[in-house]
Amino acid sequence: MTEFEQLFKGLNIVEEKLKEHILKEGILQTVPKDTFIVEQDKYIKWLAIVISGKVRVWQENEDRQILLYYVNPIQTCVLSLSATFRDCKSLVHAKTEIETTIIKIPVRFVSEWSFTFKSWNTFTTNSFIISYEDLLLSYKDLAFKKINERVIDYLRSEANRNNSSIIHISHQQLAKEVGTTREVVSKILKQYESDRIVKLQFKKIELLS
Amino acid sequence: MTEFEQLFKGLNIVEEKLKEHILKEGILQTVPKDTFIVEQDKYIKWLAIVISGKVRVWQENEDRQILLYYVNPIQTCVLSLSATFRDCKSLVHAKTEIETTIIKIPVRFVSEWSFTFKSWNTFTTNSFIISYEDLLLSYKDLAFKKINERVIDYLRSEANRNNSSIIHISHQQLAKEVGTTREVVSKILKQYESDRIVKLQFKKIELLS
DNA sequence: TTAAACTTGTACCTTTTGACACAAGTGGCT
DNA sequence: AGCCACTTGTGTCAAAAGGTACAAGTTTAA
Repeated sequence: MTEFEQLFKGLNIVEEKLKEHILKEGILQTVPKDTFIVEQDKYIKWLAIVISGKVRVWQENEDRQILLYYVNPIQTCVLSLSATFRDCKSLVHAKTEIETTIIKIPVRFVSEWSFTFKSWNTFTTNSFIISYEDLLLSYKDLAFKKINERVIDYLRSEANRNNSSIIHISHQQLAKEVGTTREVVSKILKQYESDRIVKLQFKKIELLS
Repeated sequence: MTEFEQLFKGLNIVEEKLKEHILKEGILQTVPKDTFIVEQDKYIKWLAIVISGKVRVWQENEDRQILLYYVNPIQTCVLSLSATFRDCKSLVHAKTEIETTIIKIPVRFVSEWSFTFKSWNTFTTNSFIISYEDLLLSYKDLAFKKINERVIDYLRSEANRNNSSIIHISHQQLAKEVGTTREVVSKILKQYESDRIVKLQFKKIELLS
């Protein structure tokens, strides 16, 4: 199955006309690890749909970062879609975490097709809904949860995402994900370890419960 | 001009067929002050578009709240639209702050029309975009700004919204808006007062700069 | 006009989070 | 083995934020 066929299948695209458009306008691209797909405050010219690989989306300040979400193949394949409907700057950064294959659609078609083709409309709408709800949950967590909870939540969701109770990450990186500092993370992890909730190894965190 | 005509004008609805649908399915309602439009964890059956008045949208925990946004007449007229495309529970609360006139559309039409009528499509899409970007900015503020900054930001945006440098609000209410406690707000405001940035009166805060 | 309810100001203390500093551990690499 | 860069552990301190308590001011309404 070609990447385009995977895309059609993943998004339930049945309209032949739309398939033709996508084949004509979409650009298949394999991007190496650690490449920026979108940069904060830069203009967005493409909508990138991830076919395989993994993309990290975050916001940053001068000195601090906070993870927004990861973009995984097909099922969660929207990258700051909101920015594509208007000619505006990206509010986020997005970078590949591993080698990633994407299909890029020029932004002007994204909104055009969303009115012309039912399946594209469903795709864009659903993407918005999911992203919005996701963000709403993150917002609530940020507002109401303490950092130690957010750390363990992060670890659990990573474990889930990778289907493994071992998370390979340094304390520094973890600190960036949840928007705090390395020392705070080290202390929180030590606490969880003494509570037998995690086991710590070099650049490895194992979830015990 | 009737409320429906205001709606058509505000959303640039030109399709006669869509106007007919809205007149047929939409319900005009005037809601008194302090009435819930949407409740967290309850199912959403209607999309409410504000014609006049003011609606506050927030999230809450057991003991704490945090403001998400206000819904003002027409120009910002979307209420948790994301929830209307699927039969799902609301993640937020929404309550009128003053007497408010709304037009309610049953949720099943909201997504249906968004594919049938260009102007409705634009309306729903734009609502998503604006809400999403808004939330993203709030998220960033929450992640990176200290509470005293968020307090002054809140005051400035209120001043803007109401076109007045005097904000009528109690410290307790202000604390709820920004997700903290009354004492913290009192101390922050006193600090800003001694810095000649605000002037405090009973249930009134005047912005000086 | 007086009591009750609510609002504001603050002192004191605790907890949470962050900053700095440094020791110790780990994993290559030569 | 020895060196280097990076990672982890932790103690100390400071700042930010929250909790408790109470005094004093304001509004409302009986």
